[in-house]
Amino acid sequence: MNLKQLSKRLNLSQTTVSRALNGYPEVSAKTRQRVIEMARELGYAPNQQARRLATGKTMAIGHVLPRSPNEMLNPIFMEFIAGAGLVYAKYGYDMMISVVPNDNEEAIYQEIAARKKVDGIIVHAPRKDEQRHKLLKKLGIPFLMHGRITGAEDETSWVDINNRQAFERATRFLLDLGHRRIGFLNGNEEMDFAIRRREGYVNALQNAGCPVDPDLMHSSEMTEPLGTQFAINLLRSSNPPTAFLTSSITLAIGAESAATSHGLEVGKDISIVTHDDVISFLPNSGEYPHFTCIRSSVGEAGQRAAQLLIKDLIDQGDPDHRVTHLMEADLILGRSTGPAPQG
Amino acid sequence: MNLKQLSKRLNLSQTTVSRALNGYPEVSAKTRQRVIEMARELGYAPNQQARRLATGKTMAIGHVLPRSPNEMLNPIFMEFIAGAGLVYAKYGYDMMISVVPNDNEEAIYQEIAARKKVDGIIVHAPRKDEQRHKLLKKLGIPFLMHGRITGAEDETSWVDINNRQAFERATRFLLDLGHRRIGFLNGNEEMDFAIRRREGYVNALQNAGCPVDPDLMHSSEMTEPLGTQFAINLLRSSNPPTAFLTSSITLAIGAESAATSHGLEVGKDISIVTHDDVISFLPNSGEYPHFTCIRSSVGEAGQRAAQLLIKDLIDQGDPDHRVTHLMEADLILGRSTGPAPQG
DNA sequence: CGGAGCTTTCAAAGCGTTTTGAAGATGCAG
DNA sequence: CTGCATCTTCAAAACGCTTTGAAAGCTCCG
Repeated sequence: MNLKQLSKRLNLSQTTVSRALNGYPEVSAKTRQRVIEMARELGYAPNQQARRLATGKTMAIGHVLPRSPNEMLNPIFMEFIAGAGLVYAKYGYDMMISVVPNDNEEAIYQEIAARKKVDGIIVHAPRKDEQRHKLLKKLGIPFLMHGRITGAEDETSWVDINNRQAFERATRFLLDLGHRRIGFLNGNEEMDFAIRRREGYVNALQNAGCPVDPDLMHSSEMTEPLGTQFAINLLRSSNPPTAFLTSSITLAIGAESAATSHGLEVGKDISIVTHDDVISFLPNSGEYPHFTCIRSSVGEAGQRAAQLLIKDLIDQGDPDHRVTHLMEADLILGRSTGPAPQG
Repeated sequence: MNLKQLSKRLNLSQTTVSRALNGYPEVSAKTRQRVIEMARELGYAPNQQARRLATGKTMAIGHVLPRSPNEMLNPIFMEFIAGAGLVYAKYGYDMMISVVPNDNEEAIYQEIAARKKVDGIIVHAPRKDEQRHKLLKKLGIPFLMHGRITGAEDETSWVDINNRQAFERATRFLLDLGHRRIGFLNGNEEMDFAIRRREGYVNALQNAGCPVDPDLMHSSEMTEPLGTQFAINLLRSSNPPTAFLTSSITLAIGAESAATSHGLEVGKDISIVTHDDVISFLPNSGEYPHFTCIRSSVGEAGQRAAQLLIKDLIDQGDPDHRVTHLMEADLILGRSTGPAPQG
């Protein structure tokens, strides 16, 4: 069933049928009604490819997911994408995802641009020496970053959380409870967000006149076993921490299992504060959640990002327009923290 | 840069340029060379939408991800998709993902079909009373299921693991170690895969003449806290299990933390066997992995599924052709199992 | 009743490819 | 030099829609 056949059935021109279905005003109410009914009856919907070609709009947004060197796929991606997907559905956009080895991400962007596959792109996980935004700017595709690029905050559109402040606050919270040795299990510090988090941690320590011990700091992919491993190393050391600050729930679970296997009671003998991205299958909810956390839903960030990209960048059509959104993270008290034990 | 401009620059017709780029034989070698070079130089790649319209092929595969009632997003999806994505990239296919509320999945399929958005679809997570395959068959879209549909195994194409046998084997393994009370933490038994797993568990018990106690069986979303919760309930009961069989690594982590907090040493006082989908951020690898497991990579399943869908269903073009692939799961010995303690 | 001013409808041109059917070169035998 | 087969190349149609510019059908007033 295509437009031609449908209009023949209705004894109308393709123009009129098309306009009736797309809500143009120059169609009489009865005609529109008739068209809509017949279209529903025959299950007609315009061929997406033809429409794309005719309008020059693809109604699709692209996401490029690089697999990190160790084949690790970030669960945060998925949660973000799920959020964004809801907004895409709302506005009739499709979501196109490319999974690529980390090294030829650039080629993918080139191709997407040349073939005009999408109307906009969301760029994930900016790194330390981020370059993708330059390429995309050159290619002229509207794009929005999930996370800021240090040094280029004013050149791109982004949605981000206030990582530095959140981690500073969390660290201060632990300091206020009397903890002086706080193990820090961070994400991969090749990533921009992880750098900011470390800065927050270090700032809080320095402001409190607390020494900054590099031995207490760890940076790696955020997996549970790696969390366990580093936490165990620390607990076995001669001068173990009384608290952990972790960059993800998975790391926190790792730290907890390390502590427990060391015979420590979490929330009493040792405290844990974690960042909580609100990953759906790693819930940390309820009125009194398991982990004390700095919480900021990455699914919400995805929704926000999608909304801004579509409405403020694509629909606006101004290639120089910028839009940013900084999300604050709440510090939520859970059962994993308490005053530092008196040594 | 489009075909018209490119061919003008080359003093050739669009036909010839198109043929040169698409590898048709009726173009002289020198001409082809000249065309290819110029195309590269000018960064030309055919507009995807135009090509789709002209060829009638979208070169895209669709995935519909339903959010379950409690907003839970299955991490297994992501791993599967990542695997499939690699194969799509290899064959020049795009991956289109729709995130939808659980209830209007059907409408999405209708629309995808009517608008001709994709060449094929992969259907995730068949349920107990699965109906989607009937709709898709009616719509005439090539599709492949990730997981079988009980009672319709012969009507659809699918890629699946031998769930029943794997869980039977795992249970027998625990029985052989002397365990008689085995707690079973299963996934949501609205799902086909979970039903098969329970059958495997029950079969093994019955074959061994071991009583089947419904109190030992639990079915829920596969999250860590739910695993902890049910494991704790069991351990507190008057007749606690000496082993757990779990349907996912997250449930196993939950069970482990429950056991540990009960003062039990995993692998000695209590055994845990889990299914391991090989989720990248929940690694359970190494020569002597943390959990004894039945392992089957869902990422590999994704690759397989993509390959079969493209090569055997779409390329073949025969709507009645069926293809299936059953993956066996290895039972891998880890550190979480040991002989049943003598009571 | 004629025509201005609306409303409603239409035929045809585009969007950028691929593909069809035909024509223009080229080569070689006669 | 002609004629025929073989390579190359081409102009134009097709894909299914949206959109432009024009025409047809009304209404209403002088």
